[in-house]
Amino acid sequence: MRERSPRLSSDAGKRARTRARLTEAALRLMSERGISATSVSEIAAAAELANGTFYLYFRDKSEIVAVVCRAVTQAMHDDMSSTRLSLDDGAARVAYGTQQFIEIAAAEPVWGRLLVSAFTEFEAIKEDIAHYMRLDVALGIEQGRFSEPLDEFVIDAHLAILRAGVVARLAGAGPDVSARAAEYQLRILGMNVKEAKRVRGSDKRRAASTTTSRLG
Amino acid sequence: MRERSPRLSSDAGKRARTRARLTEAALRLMSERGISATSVSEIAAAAELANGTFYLYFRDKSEIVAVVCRAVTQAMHDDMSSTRLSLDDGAARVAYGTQQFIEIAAAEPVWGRLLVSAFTEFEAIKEDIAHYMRLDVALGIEQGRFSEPLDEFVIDAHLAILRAGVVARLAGAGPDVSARAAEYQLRILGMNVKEAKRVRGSDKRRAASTTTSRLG
DNA sequence: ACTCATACTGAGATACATCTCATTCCAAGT
DNA sequence: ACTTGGAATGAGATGTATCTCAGTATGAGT
Repeated sequence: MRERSPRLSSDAGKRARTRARLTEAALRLMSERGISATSVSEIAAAAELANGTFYLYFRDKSEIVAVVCRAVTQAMHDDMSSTRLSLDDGAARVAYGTQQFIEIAAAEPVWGRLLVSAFTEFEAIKEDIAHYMRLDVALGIEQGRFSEPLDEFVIDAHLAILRAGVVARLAGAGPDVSARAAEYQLRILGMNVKEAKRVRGSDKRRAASTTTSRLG
Repeated sequence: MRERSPRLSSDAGKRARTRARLTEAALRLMSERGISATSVSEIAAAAELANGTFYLYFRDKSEIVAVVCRAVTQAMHDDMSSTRLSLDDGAARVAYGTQQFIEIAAAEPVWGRLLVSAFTEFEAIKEDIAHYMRLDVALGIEQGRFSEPLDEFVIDAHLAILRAGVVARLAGAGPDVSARAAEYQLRILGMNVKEAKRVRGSDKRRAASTTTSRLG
């Protein structure tokens, strides 16, 4: 019973802080030079910890990769979920989700670059993103907004367009890229050109959370 | 002057054969386990040569990667170029190129898997593929078949769809995937659903070159 | 038989990467 | 002052990759 008080809580605080140092260092490095090109020793060094300390917090490299990638996608979804869910039209949700995803990636390039890397080096992340896509596309279909049925390849195509949008935006393309990516997705779903342009709207700009590159 | 005759030619023949053994081993291994996961020693061993022999034929690993990837894309284009160029309609060329690319990748999975790997591990290959896409899309635009102008992001989106198609097909999806990938590209270019379906046609099946997995 | 160019060999230098573990540090509790 | 236990250390065991190079094998030409 004695472990309950200051001791444990202060230790737990320290543990959490050290762990955060590691994940933050990992995020920065993996974003800069790619996931597989980042070594455990580099992460530990960047966090000003000895090599071995890393293994007190993560079983191995793949574990921290998963943790960091998941935290980033989670943060991005949190950033956009309330507005996205306030939209009644499934097509509008699809468009908003994609535009916002790309714009957040551009505003927080550390997140964006990590995710681009994760698309090939931690493929599980795709499923996290696809999950929301499926919901929005299904809603749009139910509402009769799309002619294309929902299946795996449609989602693959959506993910591919999303990724291409993030890459282009990070490479310096203007904000029109996110609107176009959304428009292309709607066209793939069978919506005509004019309606797709209308739905993706003029400019759903990032209502940016002020937190810069910090993960919850 | 004496070096001209049988001597040099027979030596050159041997050199060429050894080099081919290396590229064939490289193609097979890199296709199976990915480009970066294949080591130079594995390639040499698979070609039944000593490690060091590799370096008598290629400066380093990146050189053989470029050679093999380029050879595969070249072979695929050769396979489809005559039919593709016989089509007058730019939209039909776009659709045919994509369907054929995906179907060849499915029929020669060794090529297909290598290219999927190359898309992320030897990015230069994208430009080789994009080159032909640009020509076909430009032709279609000139003919007034598309409403979307030609720019880099349209090509990025096309490459993304193409890649997704190959991946899906190799993962076991049916031949409808290649037709759908082509259809999605046409929709992205602004063509309406009905016309896109008409253009991509019923079934432009692979007129398969009988050579199995051999590169010129 | 001998020469000589070329092909080929394979052990080893070098460089990192992952992960372990015997040890040391440190701060709270008595 | 002393105990105690989690946090942190960092040298090293192990594995694997790239690339080199001194030396060997082969076989055509003389």
